[in-house]
Amino acid sequence: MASRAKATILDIAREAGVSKSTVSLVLQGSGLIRPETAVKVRKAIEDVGYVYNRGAANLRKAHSNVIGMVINDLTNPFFAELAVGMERVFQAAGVVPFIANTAENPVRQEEVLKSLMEQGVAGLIVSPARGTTPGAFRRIETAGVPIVFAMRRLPDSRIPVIAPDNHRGAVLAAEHLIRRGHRRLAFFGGSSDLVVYHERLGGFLEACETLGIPASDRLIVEGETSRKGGMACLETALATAEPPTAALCFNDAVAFGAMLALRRRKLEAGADFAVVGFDDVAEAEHYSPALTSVAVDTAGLGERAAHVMLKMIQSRTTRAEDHIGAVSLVVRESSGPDRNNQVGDAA
Amino acid sequence: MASRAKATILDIAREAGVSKSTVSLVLQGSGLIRPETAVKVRKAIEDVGYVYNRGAANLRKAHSNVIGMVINDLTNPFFAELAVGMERVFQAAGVVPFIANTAENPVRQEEVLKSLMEQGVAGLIVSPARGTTPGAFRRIETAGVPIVFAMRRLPDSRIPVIAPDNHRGAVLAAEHLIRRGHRRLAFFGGSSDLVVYHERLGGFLEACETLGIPASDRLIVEGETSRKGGMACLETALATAEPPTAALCFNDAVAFGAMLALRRRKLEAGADFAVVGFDDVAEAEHYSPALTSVAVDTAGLGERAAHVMLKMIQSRTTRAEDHIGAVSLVVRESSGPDRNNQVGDAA
DNA sequence: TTGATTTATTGGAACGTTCCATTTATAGCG
DNA sequence: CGCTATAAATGGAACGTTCCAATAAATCAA
Repeated sequence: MASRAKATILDIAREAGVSKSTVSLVLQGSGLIRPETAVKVRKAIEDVGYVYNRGAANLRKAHSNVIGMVINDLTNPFFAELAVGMERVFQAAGVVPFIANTAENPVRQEEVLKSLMEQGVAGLIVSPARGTTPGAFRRIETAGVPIVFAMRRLPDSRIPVIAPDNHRGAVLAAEHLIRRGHRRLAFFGGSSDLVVYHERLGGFLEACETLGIPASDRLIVEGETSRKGGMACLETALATAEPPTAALCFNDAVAFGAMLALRRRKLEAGADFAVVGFDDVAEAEHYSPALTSVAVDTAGLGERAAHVMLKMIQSRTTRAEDHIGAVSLVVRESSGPDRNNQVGDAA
Repeated sequence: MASRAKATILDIAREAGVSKSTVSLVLQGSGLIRPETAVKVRKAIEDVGYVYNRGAANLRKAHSNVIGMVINDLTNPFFAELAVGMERVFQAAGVVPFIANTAENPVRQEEVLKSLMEQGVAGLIVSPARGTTPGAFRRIETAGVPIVFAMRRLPDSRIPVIAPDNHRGAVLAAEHLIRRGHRRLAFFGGSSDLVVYHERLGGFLEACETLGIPASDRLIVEGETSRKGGMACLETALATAEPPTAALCFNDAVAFGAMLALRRRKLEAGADFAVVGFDDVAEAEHYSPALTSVAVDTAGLGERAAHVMLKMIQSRTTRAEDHIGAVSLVVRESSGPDRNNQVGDAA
């Protein structure tokens, strides 16, 4: 049953009594071969348990059908949702995306990119790891392989980016908190080596300026972008002389962490301290209390990124427009009014 | 800068003034070449922006360094944790795992497996999609590519399986509930087309038998293995004439759903209805109330699966022992005693 | 010195495909 | 019937590696 050596198109050719070229044509679904011949060949393929060798084919074709998705943290459901969005459109296009995880480690990322390139990918969709060096993608660019960044960007690179409107999202969220009467605001989590951090923090600060929250009433606490980081941020904030009454969090994981820390202190998010997240992962709606968050249409961004990639491959270009996705604030329970300073905007 | 056609070892050879064989040797880190020659070659490699063509190499070597991980639901954090465990050991072994998602769709799974095979993977770690047909892996087996199943198994296949002790986990959980005084128990979620379902349900039923819960006091509600499914299960259960007071859930997602449905009814998990989950995902500990769950050491199972795979590849076999991982019950807040039937075991 | 041994390097034949240029078979037409 | 036009099938030269067998250069033993 299991043939000793693996079968090649020559074995099929012999089995079916045709030439290897004919087999190749059948494999490619060419209309040039007589239907009955095709049937005969396909039967032979089945009989010998043939598996197509794409490596050999690519040697001639130089056009593979695999796309690499390099993701910095698979355990963050946010990125899993992104991946799912991309897969939907790739599947429809007959392209197989291979996902690789870098675990937020630039060295690992280097290895993963190298391996993907050696495999001959047609394109790369990357959410770069924190601390990626500016030149990390130069090799790939000069090799002419299209890249698009998803969600994150690098300080000054000309690689197209698909990302939500972080600035606007943060403005919306901060305005919401201020309208609810909060006057002492914090920004929790994230660190300044991420471009996204500056965008979100920038929106937060802009809203504060516009609506008259002085710098002395703003608290910025950097921290890990995880539950743990969020817990730490909250502790730090409450330990200050005049603690804030509300916080915009870098992302939902940080927000969940902050809410957990509140609960540990017997405080309730929403009633005692307002928390707003960013990304609106599926879990936000199901949390208790439900988390107010900036929705970024994650799967939609994934689809968009995939489309852009497909177009780049098709038109053999390495350039494309950036795409900034619309955002919206989803108000839930976690962002109640300041109890000492009630001012309308009660939704 | 970007050379027109992509560079090959011949270009490097010319650049460095050596033969292609020498370049090949350098690429493989052979000790046969003179150090200064190696340096010269490596410089040339850098200069021409060479990228190794693994497809061409595999044509001769027939031993690739990529392993495919086929996962049925990436958005379930449980599988992401599994993937992370595997990656740890593969990275150390210099192997690059490519992850592909089947979204619980056997057709998609077929495509993904085909593509991975064509890519010439050295092995496959698979968590099969629900509804996978028995013969789905025959082709791969006869091709001699090692497979290991992770977490899930197929009804009667001789492919090695790495999975937790589902039966024992369910026994532990059910015993716990019964000792807490519950007398009307339910099993929530999952469906009988999954082998895992029978294992977990079997453990539940066995514990009921042993500890004297009659069949009339047991309720089994099948359902989707998601939050949504869990919510539906709870509603169904509470609508019965004599509703249960506790439920063991097929997995944590179902448990989270059940808890959410309780909250919607202004009931509290733990106090009004006991809920136990399965898998103990990271979130379980941080939920409110914290979820009692069967811990399966997900990342550990991932590591084990990767090790088994590595060994199979090395020893060129397609056989290996099953590995059933130890489980333990982590008691938290969601599984309080039956309020009408208090009987010790208060931890 | 000569031959044997070791150390570095090299040419060439694979590997399994694709695709161009041909060849062969089939049909159409006057 | 011969001729052309069309359809179907084919051989062979790539593609970029690896690896064996062979060569060339350097070292050693006697």
